[in-house]
Amino acid sequence: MATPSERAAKPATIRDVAAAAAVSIGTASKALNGRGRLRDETRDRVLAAAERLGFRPNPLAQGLLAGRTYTVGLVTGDSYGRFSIPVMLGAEDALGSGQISVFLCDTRDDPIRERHYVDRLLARRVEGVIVTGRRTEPRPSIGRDLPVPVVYAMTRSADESDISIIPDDEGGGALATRHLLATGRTRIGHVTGPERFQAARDRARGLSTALAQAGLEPAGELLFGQWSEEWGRQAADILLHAAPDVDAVFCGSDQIARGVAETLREAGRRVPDDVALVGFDNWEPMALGCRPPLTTVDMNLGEIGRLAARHLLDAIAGRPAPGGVLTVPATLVPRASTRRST
Amino acid sequence: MATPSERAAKPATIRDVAAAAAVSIGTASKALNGRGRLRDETRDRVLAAAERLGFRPNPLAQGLLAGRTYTVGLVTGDSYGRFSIPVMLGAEDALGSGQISVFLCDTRDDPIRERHYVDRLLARRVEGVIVTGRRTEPRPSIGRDLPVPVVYAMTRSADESDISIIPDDEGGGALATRHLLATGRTRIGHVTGPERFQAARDRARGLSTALAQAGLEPAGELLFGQWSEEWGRQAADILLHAAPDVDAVFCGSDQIARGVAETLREAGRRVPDDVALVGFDNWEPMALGCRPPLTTVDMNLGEIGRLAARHLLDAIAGRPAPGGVLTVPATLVPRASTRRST
DNA sequence: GCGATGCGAGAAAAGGGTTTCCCAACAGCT
DNA sequence: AGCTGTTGGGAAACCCTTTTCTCGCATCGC
Repeated sequence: MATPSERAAKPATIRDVAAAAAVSIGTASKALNGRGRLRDETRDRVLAAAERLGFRPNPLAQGLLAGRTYTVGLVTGDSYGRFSIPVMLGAEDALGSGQISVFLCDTRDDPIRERHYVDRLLARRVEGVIVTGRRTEPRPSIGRDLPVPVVYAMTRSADESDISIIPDDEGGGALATRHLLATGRTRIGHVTGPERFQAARDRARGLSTALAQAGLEPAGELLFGQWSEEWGRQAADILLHAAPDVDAVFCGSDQIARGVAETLREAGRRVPDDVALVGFDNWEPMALGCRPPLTTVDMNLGEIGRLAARHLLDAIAGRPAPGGVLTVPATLVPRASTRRST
Repeated sequence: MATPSERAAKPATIRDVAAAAAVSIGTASKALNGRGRLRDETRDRVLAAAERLGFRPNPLAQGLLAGRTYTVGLVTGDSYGRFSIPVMLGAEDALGSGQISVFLCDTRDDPIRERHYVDRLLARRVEGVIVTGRRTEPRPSIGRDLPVPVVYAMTRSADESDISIIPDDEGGGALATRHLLATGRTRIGHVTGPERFQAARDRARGLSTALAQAGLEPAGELLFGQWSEEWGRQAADILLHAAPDVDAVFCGSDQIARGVAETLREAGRRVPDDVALVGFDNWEPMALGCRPPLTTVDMNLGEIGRLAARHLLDAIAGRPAPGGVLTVPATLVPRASTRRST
């Protein structure tokens, strides 16, 4: 049974390397970092010793001296992770290639835990913080005079001087709508989540604007409700009564779209022949499992994370961007649910 | 708006505290850590100064001296995150309460990136590593003579001497089956994922064993196929022809179960009155969106993560567990799809 | 042959905190 | 008064690495 001390056969330090190469510590450091002037023979000797001992500089010591840690904190409240995970991975990707490591913190949407974690991150001297969430609704700032820069991704700080990066919901709504128009649909209904969500309002606005530009109006009322399949099923019923001639439905989420698809099928309307369907989120298991597979709007969550990371890196490097909300364009993912019937 | 230089107002060091309290650095340290003997008045004075200056010990400096970093690495290859995220959050939860911070690494299932990240983690002197995955299939060990302990969670090392923590698929299968038996079903079919997956085989074995104990056999063949809804739809057709008197179906995933539910409904079989249905995963958006809401088996992914974290903490503390595979019991989540008809 | 130059390498400090060791002062005892 | 014991606090070493400063020595030019 390996005790920690056996197992953790103390990593070699620069002292060990220096001793093995019969030089001073300072010289070893210079050889390893290519600083100063050294005889080639000396340098090679040190490098060989380092190689042999498997030497890796201790980043704690380096950071201590440089006053940097090359770490950032990633604070998420999204225990389910459906939206924030792609954002987190995008951020991790962008930061990781910059040799920055990421501390993960899950606040479970609890402000107390959040405060606690932010404190701990600051104690660890992270150089920046990214905050992600499950919704893009404005949330309280984690603090306006933190000693390090903060970027909000896939969530939005209520403080206008913070930097927030969110998907372009309005643009996504317009994108979906123009796609439906391009396939010849003109009587387009809308079923979406609760009106209290800005994302729902923005997507609806994208639809209305794009329709207005084509001289059209939505078919039936805009149906705000829940983000669930069940609401999709109910709303489709409502829509079929209010606007029986509807030939397309733009839905505020893929889950809603699945519910709508089910009711449409049971009402004898064929998708896409009679009614075309567009979802939102490009949540693949949902969108691909739908019958037929669902055309949907992809928010490019990974790109949101990457952009947030780049902004954070800039701010860390002393080039802070002005505060405000930045949006990342959405992308349309065409599938069978809007195929032209020919 | 704070400029970077204003913003990075050098955190207070113990020197500052000592100066403010008019004591030596050593005394300040003792006061802050409750070591040594100090007059109450002195201790209070130091604490007050620390409070006033917002002093937080620099963990780099502490770690440097103690030879510890209080960090672990979390390596995941599951870019989608559906399974590994709950595991990660469970692990983060257990580690976080132990004051250990977690470095997140996404390998995108690429062995090169994985190697790279493990190297970087070791360079950062993490005290342990947790590896998570999207599937519980055996995977290559990340290395058997790493200087720190490693625990695999929701994935399984091909090296038997590593510690792997995975869900109890067989027990989960048995649990689902006994639940169906308890509601009076006796002709139980099975639709699941590809046979090459050990998880699929184990779940099927759980079913077969539980049925055998009741003196029963599965209805029709065990239908191995894909993890998709589409396969669920196809397989339900097959099953209805092969065993028209089937009165329950246990499915290897919630997605499959949804496909099965759809075909059953279209074939005029009522769920749960004519045919009861059990899924696997307790993937809530899928299970709750199903009509009717799906009874399913929850693998307790968070618990897998927490258990992995506890094992890792034990190993770090010098109490390594023997290598091998540990399973976490699954839980049945009863919903309408198996409600007794009465 | 002598000063100037440059090369190569070591010594030392810095960075922030903990811990051990040591010392001064004071109280209590005979 | 002198000795012992206790208490409170300071000095310094240590962790590991980087960087600056210094210095010995050899070479070069004059």
